[in-house]
Amino acid sequence: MTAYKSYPKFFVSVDCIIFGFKDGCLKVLIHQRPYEPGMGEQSLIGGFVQKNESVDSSAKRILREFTGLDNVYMQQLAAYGEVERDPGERVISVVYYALINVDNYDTQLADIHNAKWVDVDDLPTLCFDHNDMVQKARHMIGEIIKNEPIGCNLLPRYFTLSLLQTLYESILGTSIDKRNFRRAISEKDYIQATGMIDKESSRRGATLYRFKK
Amino acid sequence: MTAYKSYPKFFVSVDCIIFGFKDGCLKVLIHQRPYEPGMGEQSLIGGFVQKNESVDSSAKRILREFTGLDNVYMQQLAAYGEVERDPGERVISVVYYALINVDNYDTQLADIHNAKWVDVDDLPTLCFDHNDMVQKARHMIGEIIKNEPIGCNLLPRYFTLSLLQTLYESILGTSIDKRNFRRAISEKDYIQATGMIDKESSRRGATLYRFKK
DNA sequence: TAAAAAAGTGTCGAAACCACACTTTATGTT
DNA sequence: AACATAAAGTGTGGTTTCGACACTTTTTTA
Repeated sequence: MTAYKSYPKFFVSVDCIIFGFKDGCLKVLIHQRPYEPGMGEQSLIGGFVQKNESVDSSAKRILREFTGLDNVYMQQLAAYGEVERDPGERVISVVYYALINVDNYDTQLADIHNAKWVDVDDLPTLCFDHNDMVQKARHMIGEIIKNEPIGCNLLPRYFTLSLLQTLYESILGTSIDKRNFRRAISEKDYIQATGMIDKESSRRGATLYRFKK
Repeated sequence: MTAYKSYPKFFVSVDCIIFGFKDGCLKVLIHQRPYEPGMGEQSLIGGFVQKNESVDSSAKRILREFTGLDNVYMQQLAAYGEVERDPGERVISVVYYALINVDNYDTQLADIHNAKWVDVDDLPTLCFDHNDMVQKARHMIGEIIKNEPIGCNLLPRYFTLSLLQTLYESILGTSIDKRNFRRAISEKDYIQATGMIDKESSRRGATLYRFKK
């Protein structure tokens, strides 16, 4: 028998910061909270951990419920545990961030939940401590993208170097010199040119690249 | 009224990875679990979150109970939420790492709890997922010390450059060239020479340094 | 007084990083 | 048809950072 009986129990929620890259901007998927407290306020995508699922699985489930996506790049950010962070009842939240390709998610599911993309640099006031969470996650992916090719999760299968650069710029919040960027990227070995040319986004046409597996 | 009633609640624990620097090695404070499940097994310092404290406060309280220390460098590592991670009952654990000066903690308190220092490179098998937690925390402080002067939390007030280098080596698990190390450190501006000379640790005597505030 | 032990100190080459400007190519407009 | 526009694509040189590398100094102990 365990000796835990006398300890209190808590609601444990999961909040997901779902990043997407759209119109040259880093976006976050938010929706209106459908229940109290904070009903009608803008909120991250979230839900409660269930009895028979791990916290990680819970995050995956919630992501799937809102986007239809599985097998997504998703990492834990932190646990938020202030006593009064949720004004209704005490809830401890474990926060995840996910990077998704905005061409793939299920827009019908998103509509059902009133989910919409907002620019990460122009975030509305979100409920509770959700703005803090987004800032922290944004900083985190900025650190990670300097070393790891996580951009593959945000971009379409084929992309131009200009688009890739725009992605880096919008994540890092800086502008990057085009030649330096291209040199740095070509020294890594995770992207490769396909023979294809994209004629949509420029008059001249640009080589399409893809991430290697 | 909130709509949370139907959701399950969980025990939430805090585990603390308390790092210290002793005998030229990075150490972790562990003790024998005094209750089931896993009674008698080696365990990180931990406890349960209480009703009226935040998770952060809970970590501080637990650290204080085992070491007598307050105002310690302490950061959240992650939440661990596998369903079966604790074989007794479902417990979600939020893990913190702390860096303490081993000269300052309350050894009587530590004795009461059967706490002892073990070398982080020669860790016994700990209960549950505690070994994973330590590995992750160790990696984390390795990353952080490259950029931030967190060594100040582990060292005595005055220290020699050799001791500082040994600290870096034991955290990073590498050996570092003495001249390169001294150059790198002197380019930062967070330590300064005191006029004092330490005659204990070497025949010749070495300049004592301290961290600036 | 000789041996031992740790402190302390500088240089050079390689690699990474940053700033910087013009040509090419296709399209759309006049 | 030619001209304007818009984005693609491409190289160099200076600066800074990083890593490798060895000997002298100082004091204690045998």
